[in-house]
Amino acid sequence: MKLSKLFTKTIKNPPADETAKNAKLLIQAGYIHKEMAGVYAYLPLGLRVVEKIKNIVREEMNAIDGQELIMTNLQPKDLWETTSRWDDEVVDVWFKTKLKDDSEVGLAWSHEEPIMRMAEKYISSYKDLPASVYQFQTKLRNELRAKSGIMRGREFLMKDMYSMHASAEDLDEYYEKVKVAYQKIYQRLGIGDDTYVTFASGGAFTKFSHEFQTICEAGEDVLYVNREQNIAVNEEVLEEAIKEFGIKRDQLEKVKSAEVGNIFNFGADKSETMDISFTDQDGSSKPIHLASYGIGITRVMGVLAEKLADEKGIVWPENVAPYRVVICALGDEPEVTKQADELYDKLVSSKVEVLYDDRDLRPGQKFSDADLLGIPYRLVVSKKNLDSGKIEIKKRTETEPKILDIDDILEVLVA
RNA sequence: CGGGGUGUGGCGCAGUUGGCUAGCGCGCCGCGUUUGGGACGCGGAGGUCGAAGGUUCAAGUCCUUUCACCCCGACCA
Repeated sequence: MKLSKLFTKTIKNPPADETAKNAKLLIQAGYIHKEMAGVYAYLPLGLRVVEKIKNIVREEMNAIDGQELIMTNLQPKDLWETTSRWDDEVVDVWFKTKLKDDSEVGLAWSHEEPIMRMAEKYISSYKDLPASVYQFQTKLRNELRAKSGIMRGREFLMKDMYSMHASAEDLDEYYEKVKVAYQKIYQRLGIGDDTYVTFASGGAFTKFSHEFQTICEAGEDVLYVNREQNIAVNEEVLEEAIKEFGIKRDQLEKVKSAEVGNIFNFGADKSETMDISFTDQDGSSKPIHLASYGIGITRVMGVLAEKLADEKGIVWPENVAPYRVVICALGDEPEVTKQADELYDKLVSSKVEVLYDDRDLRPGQKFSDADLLGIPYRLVVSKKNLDSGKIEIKKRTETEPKILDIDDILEVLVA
């Protein structure tokens, strides 16, 4: 992609109507556009990041036999009445609207009830279990107050997976597999070392749920962690957890964190409430055991932007960066342009995702933008290095560039 | 939803106790000179000052209502 052709451009001043670092940076660099409070558009660069994150999640879900599907954003009232969750008193984040015939529909804030209705249709025998399905879907939640940029919006992209099992034991076994898969995901996203499985409140169905919390100053949660023992407890259940698990409080460090994933074991409750069952081996009718597993895709993107940024801008992990490398061509001498063009063509044909800053700008502006955008590698083509035939390469996370042959650069970038 | 703050070209801002054609920086368009960390000259375009109503000879500035955005709290499967 040539920067001169990119739909977006960077802006020199961050927007005044944002305080959250993630939103300031992402807007300034042209990754997202704020449509209204808590509602953001994902621009060409931003969409590439979203897709990178989705693909990592997708690979790990597929690896544990998750099957991708996509549910609907419009949801019928009667479905949610089966669990008494249509009522605004019970669920206060509903967006609701009406069809032309005046019947009410809800806009998806969760897909737990819809997945169970589908289970009713496709799960009738123990032979149909276990089953695990997931989707990437836009969730709409009428939050009283949106905040923290894309970390807590009214419209956001979420991966939600649901697993259904014939027994509690089978569910537990799968639940542990998902935990491991999640840890792999956060590792690949570059925040593995600061992400903890934590005990959190379990809501209506279970005493504790498990949250995946990433240490992050901008987060909304407070965590008590023991890094050596890899224990983390959400503040909201600290006292209970200490009692229940015999954790020593003075060995816990208090940190701020952001929830990047949440998994729930519903047990058989949902199935019983909705009166959905399957026929077991012995011919008896039994409820389906259900668990749900969520990852806020756009929230994770916000956490990455927020947590890994430095004073110059975003610093994307290599696995999620919209492009792997940016070429800065300095000056407009024909030889420089020629070498930069050739380098660009070579990288493109080697399947390296490359941004080419071919704009007629001064070096400082190109460097600043390369930093702001957070592209992992920067190549500089200028008359300075022209004669040697070598190219300058610098990582976003380092300050000193290296001068390498084109072949060596390709080796670094294609890897 | 309670409390606090802010709305002036695309972005960031200034605008005295109401007073004349509403300014500045960036960005944008044209021409030229520039090119290793956000250059410069010359010439341009772009704003019913969030909206509605009111006070006044006169409103960006005062009053009322309203909308939007941000922060704190509450809330958060």
